[in-house]
Amino acid sequence: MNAVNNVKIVLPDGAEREYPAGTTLLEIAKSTSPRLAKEALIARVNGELMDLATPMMTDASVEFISFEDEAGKRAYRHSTAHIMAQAVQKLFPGTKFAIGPAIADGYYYDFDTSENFTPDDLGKIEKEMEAIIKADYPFERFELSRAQALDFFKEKGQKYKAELIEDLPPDTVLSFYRQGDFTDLCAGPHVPSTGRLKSVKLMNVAGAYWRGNERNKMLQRIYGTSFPKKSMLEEYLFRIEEAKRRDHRKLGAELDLFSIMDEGPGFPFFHPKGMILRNELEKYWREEHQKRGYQEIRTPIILNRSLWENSGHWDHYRENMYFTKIDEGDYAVKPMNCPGSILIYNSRLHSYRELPIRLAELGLVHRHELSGVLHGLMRVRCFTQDDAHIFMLPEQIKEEIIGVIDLVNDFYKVFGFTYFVELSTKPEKAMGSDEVWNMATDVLRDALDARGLKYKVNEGDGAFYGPKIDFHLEDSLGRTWQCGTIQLDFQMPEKFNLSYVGEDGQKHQPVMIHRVVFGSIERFIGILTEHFAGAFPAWLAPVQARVIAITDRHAEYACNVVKRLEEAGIRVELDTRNEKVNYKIREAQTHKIPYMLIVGDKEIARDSVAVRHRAKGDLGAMLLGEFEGKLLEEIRTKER
RNA sequence: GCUGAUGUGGCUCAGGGGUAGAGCAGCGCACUCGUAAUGCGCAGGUCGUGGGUUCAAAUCCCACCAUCAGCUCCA
Repeated sequence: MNAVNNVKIVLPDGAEREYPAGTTLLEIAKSTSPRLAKEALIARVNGELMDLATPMMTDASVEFISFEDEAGKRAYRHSTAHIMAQAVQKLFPGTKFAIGPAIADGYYYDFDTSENFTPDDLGKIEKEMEAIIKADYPFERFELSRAQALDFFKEKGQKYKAELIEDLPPDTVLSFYRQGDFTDLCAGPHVPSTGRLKSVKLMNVAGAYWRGNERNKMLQRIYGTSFPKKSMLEEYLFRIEEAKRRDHRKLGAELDLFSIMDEGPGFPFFHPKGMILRNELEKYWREEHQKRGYQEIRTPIILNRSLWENSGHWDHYRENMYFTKIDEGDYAVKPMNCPGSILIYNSRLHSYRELPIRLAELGLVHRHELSGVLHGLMRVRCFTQDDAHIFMLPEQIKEEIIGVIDLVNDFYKVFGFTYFVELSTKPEKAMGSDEVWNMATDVLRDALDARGLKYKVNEGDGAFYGPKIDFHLEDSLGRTWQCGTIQLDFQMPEKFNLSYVGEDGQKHQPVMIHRVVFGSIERFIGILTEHFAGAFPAWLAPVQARVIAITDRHAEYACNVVKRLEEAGIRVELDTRNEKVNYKIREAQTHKIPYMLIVGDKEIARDSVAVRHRAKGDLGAMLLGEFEGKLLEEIRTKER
C-alpha cells in the first residue's frame, strides 16, 4: 500500500519508485539519473505526452522522451517555433500569429505582417532567438476558459488565434504556453525552458494561405529547423546541399540528358543521352511485361469528345485537359490512357477463356498543371505513363493484383529502392455507390494482406473511378516518391458496356484495373538521376566506357578498342583529343562514365586496357577480352 | 493559379543611367604527356520579351514570359 500522499511511478524498465504526490516529472527524472534529466524533453505518462513540469498526483507509468524519439523531436521543434514567434513579436510588433507546427525536418510558423520578411530579417530573427534561448525562459503551461481565451487574443488583435479557438469543439481544454513575454495557444507539450534549445536555423520564407485555402489571405511562412547538437544541424544542412548537388535539373543539363525550354514550359526535350536512358528503361519494361503475359498496345493522343464524356473525364477531369477542334468536331488530348485501351478491348467479342487480358501501353498523356507547380521532370505537363489495363473475371481480381504487387516489387529491387504502400479510399468527387466502393476496397486489402504488406490507409484519396494502392519508393537520400499505383475500376466497364461471353453463353461484365510501375517514365528518370547522383549503373549509363589515348601515337589502337567494344554492343566513346591524360580522366569522371579505359604503349603491347572505374578508381590492366566479358556481365545482371 | 525572389555569352557569376566583363566550356597553336584541370591565343552577348521615362536604359518605371522557393494540386 502507498502512503496516502505518495504516488507510485513505473518506469519503462519495470522499476517502481515512490514519490510524494506533486513531485514533477523533471524531479523524477533527476532522481533517476542526471543524464536522463538532461536529455529528457517531455514524458509519456500513461501513454499521454506531457511537460516535464507536470506534477504527478496519481500512480502512473512514465517514459521519458528525448530528441531521439519522434515525439521528442516534435516537441523540440515545436518549442523552437514558439521561440521564433517570440522573436518575431519583439522585432515586428503588431504581427498576427497563425499556426506554427513541427514538421518532418523542422518547423514553421505562419505570420501576418504588413512588410515582407527578407533574408536579412531571418538573420535578425535568428539572433533574437539565440538571445531568447540564452535567457532560458521556462515554458509555462496554463489553462483559460473559452471566454477568457477569446478576450485575451481579441484584445491583442490576434484574430487568427481567436478564429482557431472558435472552431475548436466546445469541450476542448484550452491550454496556453508562455515563455517570457510571449504567450501562445497550444496543446503542447513543450520542452522545459528555452535554454534547452541548442542549434537553431531559419531556412527560408514562403507564402502560405491561412488554413491552406487559396481564397484566404496569404501569410508569410518562415521555415526553420533545430537540433540539440551543432553537428546534427551541420549534417542536416549537408544533406540539403547533397540534394542540391544531385538535383536532376542540374545533372540533366550537365550530363546532357534533357532540357526544358521556354518554348515548352512543362514539356521536356530528351537529348540523345537521355533517350538512351529512356530506351533502356523501356526495354527492361517490355521484357518484364512480356514475361508476365502483357500485350503491348498504342492508342492515339487525340480522341473525340464523346469518348471523354462517356468515360467521365469530361465531367471530372476537364480542368486538367487540353482541347482542340478537328473539322468542327470537339476533341481532347488524352490525360489518361484507359479510354483508348478500353476501345481496343471493345473492338471485338471476348470469351471468358481469354481473360485476364493485360493490355500495356507506354502512353503519352498531357495534363494541364498550374504553372507554379512545374518542376523539372518531376512535375510536367506531358509524360509517358507505363500503363496497363487488365480486364478480368471478378474471381481473378485478387490474383491479378497480387501479380502486379510482385511486379512492382521486382522492378524497385533492381534500382535498390525500398518502398512502402498506401491504400486510398473513396473521394468526395466519385462515381459509383458506396457498396461497390467498399467491395473494391476490400479486395485491395485482401491482396495486400495476402502478400503480408503493411500499408497506411488514406481516406478519401482514391481516383474518381475506384480505390487504389500506391507505392512510395524511398531514394538514397531518404526522400519518398509516389510511383506505382494499382487502381481498381468497376466504373469504366459499366460506362463502356464492356463484356465477355461466359461459360453459360451469356454476356457478362469484366472488371478492370489500371496500373503503373514507374508511374511516369520522365519522373522516374528524374528520381533515378537524383538517387544515383547521375552515376547510373552500367546497364543504364548513356556512355558505358570511354577509351582514353595517352598520346597521338596511341590513337589508332584506341580506335580499334572502341570498334571492338561497339561490336559487342557496348556504348563506348573515344577520346583522342590533344590533352593530358589527367585532363581527359577528369572530364570522363565528371561525366560519371562508369569505365575509363586508358591505353598507351603498355596496353598496345599486350592487347589490353588499363581500367579505371568512376568510383573504385584504378583497377589496373586487363586483357581487352576480359574487360569486355566483365562489363557485359555487369550490364546483363543490371548490377548497381 | 497565388505570394515572394530571380532573369547579363553554352555554364557559373560580376557590373547597376554614359563604348558590355571574368572564370569554365568551345575553337586554333605549341607541349606528346600514365589515373581528377599544361600554356598561349582567338571567337562568342539585340543584358528574358514588349512598352515607357531620359539627350542617353543592361541599369529607372509598367506589362508580359520563363525560372526558382513555397502554398494549393499531383504521375
